[in-house]
Amino acid sequence: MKNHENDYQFNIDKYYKNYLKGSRIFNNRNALEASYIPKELPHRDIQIKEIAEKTACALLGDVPPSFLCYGMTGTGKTATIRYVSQKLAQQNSEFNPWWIYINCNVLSTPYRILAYIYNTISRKEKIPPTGLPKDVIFRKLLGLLDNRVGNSVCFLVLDEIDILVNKKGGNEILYDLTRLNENLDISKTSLIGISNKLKFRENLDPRVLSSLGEDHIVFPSYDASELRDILTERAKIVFQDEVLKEDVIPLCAALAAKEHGDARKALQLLRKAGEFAERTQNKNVTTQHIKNAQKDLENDHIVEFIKGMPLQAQLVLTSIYLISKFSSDHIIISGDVYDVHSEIRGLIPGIRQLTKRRVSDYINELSLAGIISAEVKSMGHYGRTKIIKLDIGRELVEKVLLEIDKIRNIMNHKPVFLQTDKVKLKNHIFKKLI
DNA sequence: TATCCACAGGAAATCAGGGTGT
DNA sequence: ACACCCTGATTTCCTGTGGATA
Repeated sequence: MKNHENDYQFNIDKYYKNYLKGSRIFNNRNALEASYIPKELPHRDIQIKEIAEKTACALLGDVPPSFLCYGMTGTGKTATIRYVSQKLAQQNSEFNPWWIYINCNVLSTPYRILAYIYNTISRKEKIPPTGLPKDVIFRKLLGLLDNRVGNSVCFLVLDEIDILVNKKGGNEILYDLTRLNENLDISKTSLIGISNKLKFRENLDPRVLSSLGEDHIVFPSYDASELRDILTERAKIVFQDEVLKEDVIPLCAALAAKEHGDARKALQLLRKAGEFAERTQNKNVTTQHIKNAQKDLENDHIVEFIKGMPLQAQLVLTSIYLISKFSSDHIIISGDVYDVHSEIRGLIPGIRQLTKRRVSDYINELSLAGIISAEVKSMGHYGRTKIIKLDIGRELVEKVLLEIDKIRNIMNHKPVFLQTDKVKLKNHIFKKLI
């Protein structure tokens, strides 16, 4: 065992030495992080101007209007807001405004949002992560705002606000936040909502819509040439001189432009390509690196997503995988997925039986994530069901699932359920119907 | 043409687990 | 110890339904 290990031993000292000796690709890779705010935001002048106009009165201590920002992912909504807030802070007004940035995807409940707002403002007393009634926190928050924020303005930026709206209690908390001002004596608040879905307003409480939805700023998607500008600017900071081959940025921009002009994606692509070049000790980043990066990036997202799912969801995916693996001619339908799930969950200690209803929800989630596609179809006398297809390679699914401890051992379990005559017959009939 | 299967999927209830103040 | 709070996952209960079959 020991000798065997030595054959493959990784020489870490040598590796680091080589690394330091080798040609450098990055100059400042932090500039590719999502939190990085560039000095200039190309092609966002209109939006910057609009936001500046709306927020300027905060410098005089007046209440700015609440508004919404729309745009697809990677159109610079968050970056622009942060950029403007930075500039505003540099004006040294006597009413220096506060900015509280909330991502509703991370802080996903009314309680946590209130607690977060309170805790970022409060110096000493903190709200515990759970336990208190919401209205108590709300009242405490009002007192705190008047105390600490004084006669300044507090901007509450709610990123991914659509997620909040579609949850129970989401509209209530928004309503409460919109009318904070009515309950405040000297301080003022202003809401800024950020969303990538235009449709979410339909679910918005009319009372909230009237104050928040009146005004909105649209962030159009970038086209390829705009993306080129963004990438060129950023590359100057991120990479060493002369590292990028000249056709790299156009390709990167073109690929991202296909994806509704997602700048975030373009930047991720660039980083990944840089890392490829670095790892293989290349002097330059080439278009081939970009192409590799693209493949890798897609898989990364999927892998990350699957690993982050709850175990039960992973088991539902495992069920789908097993059906597709052990009877490749099998049509995957929701009922069978349920039965296979019931079977394999018995193999893992401590995993409880789910209802069909729940499994159905997990199937929908997998479908929403783009891992599978599920189409409801009526089979006439054989009832309604979902026809499920794996949308990503089975090898990839296998690779990820094998990395999950509790699932690894059942990856070769051939479901008994699939071998029953009843199921085989049904599958036979279904194949003719499709 | 009426029937009827095997689910879909919405709404509300329940449970357990993390807390609180009194 | 007690009554109560918030959340997330799940169950319970439910109504709806497209189209092959009798």
